[in-house]
Amino acid sequence: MVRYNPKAVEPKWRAAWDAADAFRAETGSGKPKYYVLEMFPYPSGNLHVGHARNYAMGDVVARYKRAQGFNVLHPMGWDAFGLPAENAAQERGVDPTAWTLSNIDRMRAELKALGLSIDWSRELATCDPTYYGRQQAWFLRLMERGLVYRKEGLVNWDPVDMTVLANEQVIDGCGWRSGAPVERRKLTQWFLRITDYAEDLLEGLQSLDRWPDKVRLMQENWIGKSRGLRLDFPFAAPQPEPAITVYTTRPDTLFGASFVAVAPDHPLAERLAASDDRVRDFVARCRLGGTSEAEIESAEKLGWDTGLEVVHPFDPDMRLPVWIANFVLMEYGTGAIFGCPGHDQRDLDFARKYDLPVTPVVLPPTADAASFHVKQEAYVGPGRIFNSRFLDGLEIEAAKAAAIAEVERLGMGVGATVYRLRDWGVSRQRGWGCPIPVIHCQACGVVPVPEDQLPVRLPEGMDFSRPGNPLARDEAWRQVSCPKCGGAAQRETDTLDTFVDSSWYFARFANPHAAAPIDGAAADYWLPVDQYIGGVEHAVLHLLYARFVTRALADEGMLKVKEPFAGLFTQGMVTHETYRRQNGEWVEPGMVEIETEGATRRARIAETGEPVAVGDVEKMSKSKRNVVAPADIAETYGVDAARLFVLSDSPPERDVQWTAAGVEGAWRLINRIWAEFDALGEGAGDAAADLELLRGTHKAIKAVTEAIEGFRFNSAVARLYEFTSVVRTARADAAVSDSARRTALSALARLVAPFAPHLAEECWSELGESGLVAQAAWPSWDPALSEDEERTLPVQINGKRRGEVRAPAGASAAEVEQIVLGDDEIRRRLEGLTIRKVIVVPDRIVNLVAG
RNA sequence: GGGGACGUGGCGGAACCGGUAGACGCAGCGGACUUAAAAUCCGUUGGCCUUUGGCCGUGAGGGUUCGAUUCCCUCCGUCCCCACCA
Repeated sequence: MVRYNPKAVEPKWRAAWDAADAFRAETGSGKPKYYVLEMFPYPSGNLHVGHARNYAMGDVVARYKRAQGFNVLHPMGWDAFGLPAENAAQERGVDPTAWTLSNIDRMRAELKALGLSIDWSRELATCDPTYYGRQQAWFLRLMERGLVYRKEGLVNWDPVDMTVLANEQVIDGCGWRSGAPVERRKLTQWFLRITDYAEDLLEGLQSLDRWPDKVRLMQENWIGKSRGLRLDFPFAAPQPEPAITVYTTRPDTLFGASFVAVAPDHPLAERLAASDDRVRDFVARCRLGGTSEAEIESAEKLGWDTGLEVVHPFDPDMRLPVWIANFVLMEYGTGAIFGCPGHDQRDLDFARKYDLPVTPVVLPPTADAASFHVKQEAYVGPGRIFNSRFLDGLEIEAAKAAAIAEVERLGMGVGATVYRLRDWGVSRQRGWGCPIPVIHCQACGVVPVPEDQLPVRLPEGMDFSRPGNPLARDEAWRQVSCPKCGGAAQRETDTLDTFVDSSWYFARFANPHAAAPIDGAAADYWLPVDQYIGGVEHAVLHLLYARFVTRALADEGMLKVKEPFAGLFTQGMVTHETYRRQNGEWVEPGMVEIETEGATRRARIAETGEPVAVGDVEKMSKSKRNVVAPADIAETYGVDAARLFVLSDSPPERDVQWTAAGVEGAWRLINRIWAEFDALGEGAGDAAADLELLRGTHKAIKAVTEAIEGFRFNSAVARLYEFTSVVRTARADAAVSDSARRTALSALARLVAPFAPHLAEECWSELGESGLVAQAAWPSWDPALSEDEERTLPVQINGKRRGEVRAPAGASAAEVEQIVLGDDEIRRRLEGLTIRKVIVVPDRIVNLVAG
């Protein structure tokens, strides 16, 4: 027997695929198209097994669909702008372009070594001017459409990364990347009008039936649609403005209003602050508080009584005081609320602190109107309205409708839908990004860079030695003449958020060499992506932006689809145990030797024998040093073993724990499979044994096919183990004919191909098959052979298993009943009992109800 | 505070539409081969009992059903998302 040697076999087949150009996708072909895409990586320089799992999943789908006869597009690119390059530039003085491109070279080689069936002719990198230049082109077209605007406003400023963050990038009040507490700063920023598409983005979720419910729900919550009422509270005494406009989702509780409050950055508060130092101090104090979970939980309600009064819209005699309150947010609704302490906990906390009246207006179903009081907890449950004149007696929903109708009749407000979603701030004060292609001219204002002057390239040799934006201090780059008037002008120095780069790359893959940003015909052919695969951490950010940009480009006539990703799969991460020395230092798994003694495991450093503590299983990270590189595994077991293992054991959507024992298991399977192909040409042939092997083969084809279709790759691998055993047992125990074995092995090679493609090619060639298994058709199964002819049916008596009978497949209930009642064992069990009911589930189970 | 998911052997997990719970792998145990070890192969492995048989068992408790890991209710635990969003 020849031991399988991946180090020799694997490169040979990768060369064969290259020579045959086996994975090139031809746009337009007689075959149905299938576009499978994994979220493109950031070229950090290191490929770890987490990447390997992600791309292996996509590769299983790609290879399977190709075998099924689809014209498959499976491309790869690089999300190449981003902070790590700038950090490297700052720390080591390297050029970010050179650093990024060399990382790409290294990672491309590592990815290629995984044997992925990728069409490398379509490779793209977002830091390439041929890519970001096209991005600038469509950005300017969206600008013409009015989807791009500048505004001055409070922005989330990351003091460590020295840039602005989108709301989506602020997590618990800290920068998503730096983890530093975010500051609020006033800056003029570029925005994309994603809110124009709020309703469409929400509605579109309905059609995404091949997306995880979880992701759709997260996007739904993020868009955060709420129906309510926008209404005016006129000032009791004349003010520069006539009224305060508030937004509420509880118009039914209007008669419970006891104050009106505005946000500290509301125009009214700012006006008052301008003329009153005490107000200015109060507003400043409101801005101090952090936004972390703990701080919000314990944050004290702060209020400032302005002394102003407004009139209740339903009764000119009712006056409400106007407060400035720290818990009112300028960004949501109108930045002003009416407080109804009886039925809102925050309003109640505020009212108790500042001694404002609490009037309950919703009566719980079981409560009594005379005795019901709100104490320390606001009542937010169902009930009937009381203390509310014309609304009295109505249920909450009916009261909302009646109140809205009345406000509208009075002309004091209008029913309104509000979204939590805010416009997408895309300005970043960074050098390593796509320049925003506009020029600021004193005379002409903001002037778009003419299309024939695109791309606006980043300058060579940017100076990253100091923090801040190198573009802003590169005068040679910045000073230009105005395209309109020819006068002196300056380039915009902000660059685009990297999420803009990743919001359309899937469309560029349709034809990455086109002169236009998007080759319409190619995109119409390939889009939408049939199967998109990536981490759930992108559930709102990337996936929402991509859906928005796709819509905007569709409205611009550049795309035909509205939804970029028809199918989405969110895969889990690869985790690993962590190891620490006594002094707390993390130790790499490669240096650790594990010793098992009975049920206990001991870990120590292999070279020195120093014991190390085995810590938690965690996401692979450089800081904990628990990263495993595919290259190290390939050295010992080959990449097929690594691919096989990361897909086995755990369901793809869940995390999988990398273990040395697990890879060894996969390695054993590879050798077992190879051993079968290495033992051809034996066996004389026995009809019964041949038929059994044939049945095993068809069962396996069916099981593996269905598991792949259902994204249950772990189950698919389990079925491969099983089928391998079937083939081996048939050879060892029975006289199986050579032709029956060849049929089984031909199927096995093709079933293995999506998971361990190099092994499959070697097996295919050993069988003497012509061509590549990568281009062979997927095996099909015969339903007559994938099911047993005779079934063993368990027989239950009163729900307890009491025996079993054998019956032909598809036997009717009556036939099965006859068999069961004729069975000696069952008859013995039924002695002294009367059968009351017989339930037969054909081909499944029999249950006798007897007493 | 709001929303969601999950909980099955020593471990990762399987069980498709309510129909034999524990597939497959890891670890363990026993054996074969070997001078020996590794590798490989074969067998075995949920718990308990009075063991040709029986009882219990899918976080806990209840319910629906001939039948529940699966559906419903309550509780406990873990994880994820959102969050002073009116």
